[in-house]
Amino acid sequence: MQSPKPRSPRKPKGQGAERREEILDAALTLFSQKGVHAVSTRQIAELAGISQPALYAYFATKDHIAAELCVRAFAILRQRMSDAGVTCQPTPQTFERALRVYIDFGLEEPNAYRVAFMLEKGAGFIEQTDGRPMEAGLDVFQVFHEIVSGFHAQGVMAGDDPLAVTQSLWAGLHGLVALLIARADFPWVERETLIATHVAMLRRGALK
Amino acid sequence: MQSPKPRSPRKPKGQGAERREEILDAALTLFSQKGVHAVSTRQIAELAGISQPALYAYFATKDHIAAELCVRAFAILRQRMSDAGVTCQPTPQTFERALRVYIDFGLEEPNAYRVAFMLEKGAGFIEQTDGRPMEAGLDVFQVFHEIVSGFHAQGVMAGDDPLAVTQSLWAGLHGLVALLIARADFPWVERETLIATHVAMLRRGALK
DNA sequence: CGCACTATCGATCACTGATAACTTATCATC
DNA sequence: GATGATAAGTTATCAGTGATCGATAGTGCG
Repeated sequence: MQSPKPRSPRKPKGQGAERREEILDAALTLFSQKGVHAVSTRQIAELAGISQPALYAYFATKDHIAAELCVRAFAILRQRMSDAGVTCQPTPQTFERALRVYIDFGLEEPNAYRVAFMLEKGAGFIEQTDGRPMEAGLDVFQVFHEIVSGFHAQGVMAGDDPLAVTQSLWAGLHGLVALLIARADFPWVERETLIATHVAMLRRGALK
Repeated sequence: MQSPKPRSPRKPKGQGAERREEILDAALTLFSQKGVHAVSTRQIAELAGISQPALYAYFATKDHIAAELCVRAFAILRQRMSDAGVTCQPTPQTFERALRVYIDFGLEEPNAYRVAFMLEKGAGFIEQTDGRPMEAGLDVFQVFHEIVSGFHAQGVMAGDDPLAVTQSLWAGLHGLVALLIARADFPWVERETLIATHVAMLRRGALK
């Protein structure tokens, strides 16, 4: 009976940080396909080529995996917003383009966006991950606020409280992205038409 | 040893539809406190005073409980929007007031709003519940669209696609409500200032 | 060789949503 | 009152989940 236990093939190829990346790759693939909640740690582990408990050598919880992906996605958004803001002449066209950077990101990375801004609280996500996705989101907001403030300095913004206008604009952008993500099967008008209408509406409402 | 089995106290008080309401009350309470995802069927059953499997005599799945709450929330919002729309003269003031009806509902009934508009998809929620929350949401949107169309008929709306403008306005409203609910600890400006700024921005963007 | 350390695994825990089979309360009918 | 049918609730159980624990294979070093 003491057969030499046909040991499952160990896969020690991942040395140090490589395994971590493999796990993140597997998780991102699965999250994108099925949504964060519908993916189990065993599925992630299988795709990564390791056992399920091995995940916990690299991430404290499943939420931490999602949080890591989220933070990385937001770094991308922050960079894009920053790039769009630097070369930003205070014209209505550049204003609309800055708004579109945000919308495009949300629609391109719906999972990251969901994790950052649409996940229910109380589910322990924000808390368990030390609010790191939240901080990453705040970074993006800060960049956005600087862009809006640039327009405000030129005297072209409506309203006299630039922070309030920034938050209001952000809310306006978030609403469109969040609804398009969460209610994708709603009978929306053609997407480009809707985005153009929305961006134009926000521009008219925010600029003099 | 064949002690007469200290039978757990049966609780047959719920006759027919009463139990259903008790379950919904318990579920709404728990969902509000901890979020839909963090509440288990056993917790709902305990608060409702029945065993966990007894839930399934009234609801096919846990998602169906949330769906029922969702539909009811939509019905309340629909009624309020309808009431506000009937007496609506096409002035900027009444326009802003109509927008505030939506925002006020969301902030007064954050739990209902969360269940209605902020539940995560991908967990099979909309699908498993035969799209009933979706239909209820369409009802609300229809009322909102009629109000906006009323303004459009007066020739005071910007843009030439009233449906696109309606969807855009809805997105703008949803964004503010959703963010105020989901990120209550964000460093927002004073709430009334933010709402006033937002409503004014949407009004300027939507009306000529 | 022997030792320590790291990376990994099998087994397992408490809990989840859901189902099956059984028991009990109620009620119309004899 | 006794009877069978039905509705309602129960216990017991299932497969699957996230997470933990102790044991072990592999590696580097003396």
